[in-house]
Amino acid sequence: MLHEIQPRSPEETRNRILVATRAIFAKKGRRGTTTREIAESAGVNEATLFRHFGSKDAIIDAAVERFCATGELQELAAGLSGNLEADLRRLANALVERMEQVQDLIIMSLVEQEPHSAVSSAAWRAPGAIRHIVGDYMAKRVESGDLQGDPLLLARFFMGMIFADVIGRKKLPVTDYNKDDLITFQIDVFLNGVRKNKVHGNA
Amino acid sequence: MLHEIQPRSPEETRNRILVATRAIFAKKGRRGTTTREIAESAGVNEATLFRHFGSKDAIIDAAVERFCATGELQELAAGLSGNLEADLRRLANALVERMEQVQDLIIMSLVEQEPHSAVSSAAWRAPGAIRHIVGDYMAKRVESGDLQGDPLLLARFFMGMIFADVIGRKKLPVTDYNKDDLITFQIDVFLNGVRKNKVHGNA
DNA sequence: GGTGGCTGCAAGTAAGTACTTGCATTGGGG
DNA sequence: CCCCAATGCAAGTACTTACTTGCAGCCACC
Repeated sequence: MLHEIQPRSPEETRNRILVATRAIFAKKGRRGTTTREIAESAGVNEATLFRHFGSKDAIIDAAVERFCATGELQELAAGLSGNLEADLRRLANALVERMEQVQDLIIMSLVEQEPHSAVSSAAWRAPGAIRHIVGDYMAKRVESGDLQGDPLLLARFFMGMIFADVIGRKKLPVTDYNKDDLITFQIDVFLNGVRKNKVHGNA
Repeated sequence: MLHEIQPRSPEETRNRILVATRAIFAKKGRRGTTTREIAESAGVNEATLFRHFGSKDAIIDAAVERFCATGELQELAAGLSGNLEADLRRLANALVERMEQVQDLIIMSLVEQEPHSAVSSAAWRAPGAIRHIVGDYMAKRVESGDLQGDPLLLARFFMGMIFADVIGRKKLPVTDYNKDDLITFQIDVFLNGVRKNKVHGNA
């Protein structure tokens, strides 16, 4: 009989499973993610899931690990050297873009609290590294006299501001303003708040 | 035979169920909350749950509704009239306290996305109302010339700042600083960033 | 041309879950 | 004193879920 098998490489199969799992897990959480739905969405038989990963939890962990790669911020931070405002804007844009890409996973990681899950550690490894990068930049600017305060707190504040903005746009939306307006406003306040030699805003 | 029944009023039974449900739901989410565990935790037979509420979803909705009461910020805002910094500090403290009390429900509401659930609307009704209160205060201060900018954006920024702080303390903890230090820092930055007639910080 | 790895398929198992039902027990209010 | 509402208890139903198993077809590679 026709078995309708489109032969795929094992790596492609594996990847299809991880992509499908990430989407479902981000929407329904760990307990809400069923192996049946993963299999359907990936266009793969359910038994294949277990042959590849062994258990449902292993699939989810692998998917989160797969989509929480931490690169691409490092080189951005290294390339910064313009004026303070331009740098912060580039940083903010990069952070917003990244947080929007993985915001579903970030939110899920807020919920996961069992130590067994690799989600918490995997999902928060990236933010930790990013805070370090941002903190280093702030430290340089404090040292050069552009900013004041503890670089760690500055980085924390800056990232928290972006985080709240991304989440807020999703849950408590603001009409009358678009995304860029909001980011611009936040950066202005931050700059005005932490800059050492301030210029008065538009009176 | 001894049936070990400690007779309770129906209202007390109902309340025990809601308290237990709130705790379990906050930890495990909707799907992770089982009627069996609710019954055990409430010290009540499982059948009693359904006799009172009819369905598991109804129990959870009632519990969220029960613990998302929105009062007690209104009168606080009405009583504010001191100087700007003191007012913002009182506002911030009240917001922090409230967010800490219901942060588990807030996080869960970030995850809930099915329209059937009353959780999203119930959990975000309070923040919406609070933002309105804070926005009114900001508007008064803008009008009186103490602050500059759109009151709505100011309120959004202020609340997002607190929100990120509470979440951040939980997930990306900062050693070297305690809770009050962090809040003080945030208010300072905010004030410096949005005040119209600024005073230079400690050089 | 065969062989072995990857896969689909169908059926099944064991456990958990929401929810129901019938009955016994209790305490309080008439 | 007695009746009734509220509850406990035990058993059961129908469904879902994670995970397994045995078999058969396909493809690549030797």
